[in-house]
Amino acid sequence: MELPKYITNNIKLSPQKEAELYSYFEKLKFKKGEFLYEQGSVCRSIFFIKEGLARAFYYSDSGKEITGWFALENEFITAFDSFYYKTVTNINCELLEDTILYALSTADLELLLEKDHDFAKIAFNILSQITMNIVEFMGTLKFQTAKERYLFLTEKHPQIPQRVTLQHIASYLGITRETLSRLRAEL
Amino acid sequence: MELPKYITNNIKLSPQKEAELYSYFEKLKFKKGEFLYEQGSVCRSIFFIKEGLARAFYYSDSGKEITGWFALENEFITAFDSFYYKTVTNINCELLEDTILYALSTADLELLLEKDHDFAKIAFNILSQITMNIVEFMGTLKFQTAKERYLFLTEKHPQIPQRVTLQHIASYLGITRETLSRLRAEL
DNA sequence: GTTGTCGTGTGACCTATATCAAAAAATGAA
DNA sequence: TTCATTTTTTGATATAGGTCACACGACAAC
Repeated sequence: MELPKYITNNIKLSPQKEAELYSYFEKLKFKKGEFLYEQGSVCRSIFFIKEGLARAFYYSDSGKEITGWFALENEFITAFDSFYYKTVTNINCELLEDTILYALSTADLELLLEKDHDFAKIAFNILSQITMNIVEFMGTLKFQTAKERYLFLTEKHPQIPQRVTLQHIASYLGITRETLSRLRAEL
Repeated sequence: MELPKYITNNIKLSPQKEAELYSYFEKLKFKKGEFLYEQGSVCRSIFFIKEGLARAFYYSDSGKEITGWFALENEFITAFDSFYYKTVTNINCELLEDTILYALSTADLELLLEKDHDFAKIAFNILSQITMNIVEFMGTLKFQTAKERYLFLTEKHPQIPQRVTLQHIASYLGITRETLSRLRAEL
């Protein structure tokens, strides 16, 4: 495997250390429709997507699926509070395509943090990216019209409307599929 | 100063190191209404609130204030993407009460990360808390009725409705003050 | 082929919430 | 205290978007 440069930036690892770092990541393959973690369980890994696409969502009180964010190639995804505190999550993470990813378990992250100063810095960078992805998707969601939010998404993440069904996009935007359908008809 | 135990958990620092750690934090006092950072500038610090209350918000295209999240005592707040990448932010952070806080600059955080393994672990814990605060406030905002969202907020963060004006709560919930006022009249 | 499933589109109707406007209440300064 | 400013409430009306119901097209399985 290879972590993107934004993670190892400024941190020079000897070949042995690099090999050791990568040995903590487990390569996994999933089929479209499978889950990385589900509500009611503890999310025990951080996932780095090599190929494919994941969606994090939860159910509202009224039972509707609400998509919180997506993660694409070269991005990390996890239920961070669950991962960190080892508590039960209420988030589900579904793969929307056949996906290849690298998983880093809580235990191994803790090892990385403890074992070596450079590894701890890398752990910090990984968490930075997770935070960034969440902040990114959170932005500009409230208080605009549905059309504005849709246009913002297509502009900022053009890949997503191409690879994700309209239902999931609608649930991310906080509107119904019907409204999204009508809204697209107007464009 | 003293950082909360959730930050220094499991990390034993000698008194000298602890003193060194705290020397990186600068104690600052702000008056109600002042800003920690503003859109169009780079956010150059992580702020740890000792006493007081801050609100992070941005302006929608139509010029409305949209509150993203709040930070109370013993919590951290920053515009993380701006802080980390040293880019211009579009977020404003306003103090809603007279506030005493400790600021850690980007440069000093980088120093902490580099200088010492234990300090790097502490930096990781700080970032964990920032992430947690954001994730926390993001949850359960889409696709519920305004009343459900308000009740969720009052239950999860009862301090906030007590200390924050209705306008700011409304802008956090993504509704107008009028709607929030009517909704409260019904309860 | 036929059938089933899944994603999307369209129509009719309804309700939650926005908007505009203006009156009360609360807060703070002189 | 009094006056000015800010915040909250209330009312009347308009609208974005929800709900329900059903039709259409694309695939996959048989």
